[in-house]
Amino acid sequence: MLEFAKFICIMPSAMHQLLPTPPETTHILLERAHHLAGMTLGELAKKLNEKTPPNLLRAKGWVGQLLEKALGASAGNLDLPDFPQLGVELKTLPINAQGVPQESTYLCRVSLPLQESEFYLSRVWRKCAQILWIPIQASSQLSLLDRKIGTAILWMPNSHLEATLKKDWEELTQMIRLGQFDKLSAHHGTYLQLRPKAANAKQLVTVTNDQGKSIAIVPKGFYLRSCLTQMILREYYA
DNA sequence: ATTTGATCATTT
DNA sequence: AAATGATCAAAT
Repeated sequence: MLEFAKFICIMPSAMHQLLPTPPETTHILLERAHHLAGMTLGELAKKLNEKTPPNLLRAKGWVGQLLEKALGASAGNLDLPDFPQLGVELKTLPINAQGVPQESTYLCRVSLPLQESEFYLSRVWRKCAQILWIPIQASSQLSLLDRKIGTAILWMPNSHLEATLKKDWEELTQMIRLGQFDKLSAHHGTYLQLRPKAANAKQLVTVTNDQGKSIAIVPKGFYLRSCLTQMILREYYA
C-alpha cells in the first residue's frame, strides 16, 4: 500500500514542528523554543533528519546550527541577528557538569579597519540587544546524542549591563582606532572582550598601528565573557 | 575570501 | 580550573 502515501499530506501543524518557517513574533519563537526543553540533541537531530557527529571536534558549530534549523532562524550567515525581523539573536549556551557556562559567547567580527563609530549602530549592539539563550548540557562525560536542551531564555540587558557593554565597546574600539594593537588582548573589558577570530593564526589582516606602521595581525572578534552568561542564568533560574 | 555556527587546546 | 589564543566546518 505504498501508493497510499500520496494521499497523506503533511499537516501544517506537523510541518511546523519539522521545518519551522521564520517565527512571526518573539512569543511564537519563545513558545517553539520552550517546546524543545528536555529533548536530547539526538532526538532533535532525528526529527530534523540531521546526522549527529561522533563529537564536536570537527563540527564545532553543529549544536547551534541544529537549533537554528529547529526554530526557523533565517539570517543564514549574513551579518544580521538570526531572526532579523524580530531583532533576536540565537545563542546556545554550553553548560558544564557544575551547571555553569563552559565557554564564552562569540558575537561578531571586528571590522578592520574599524568602520563603526557609535555603540548603538554597532554589530555588537545589534546582536546583544536581544538574545534567545538556549542552555545545552555540555559535560564531556555525556555523548552528544544524550545531551539535553534546556529551557530557553529571551534576554535583554538591563540598563546597567547595557551601560557596561557600551563602555567596554567604546574602550575596545578606541584602542583599535588608535592603533594600539600591542596592548590589544582578551584581558580588556568587563563583559565584552576581543579575541582572535580566524581559521588559524596564519590568516592575517593589515592594519596601521599607533606608530603609523603597517602591520599584519590575526582578525579579531567580540565575545561575551562567561561571567556575564553565568549571571544571566542565575537570574532566570533562581 | 568572509561570515556564520562555536569549541578546542594551551597557557596562566 | 579558568581564561586566552587557536582552530574547524558550512554557507555564500
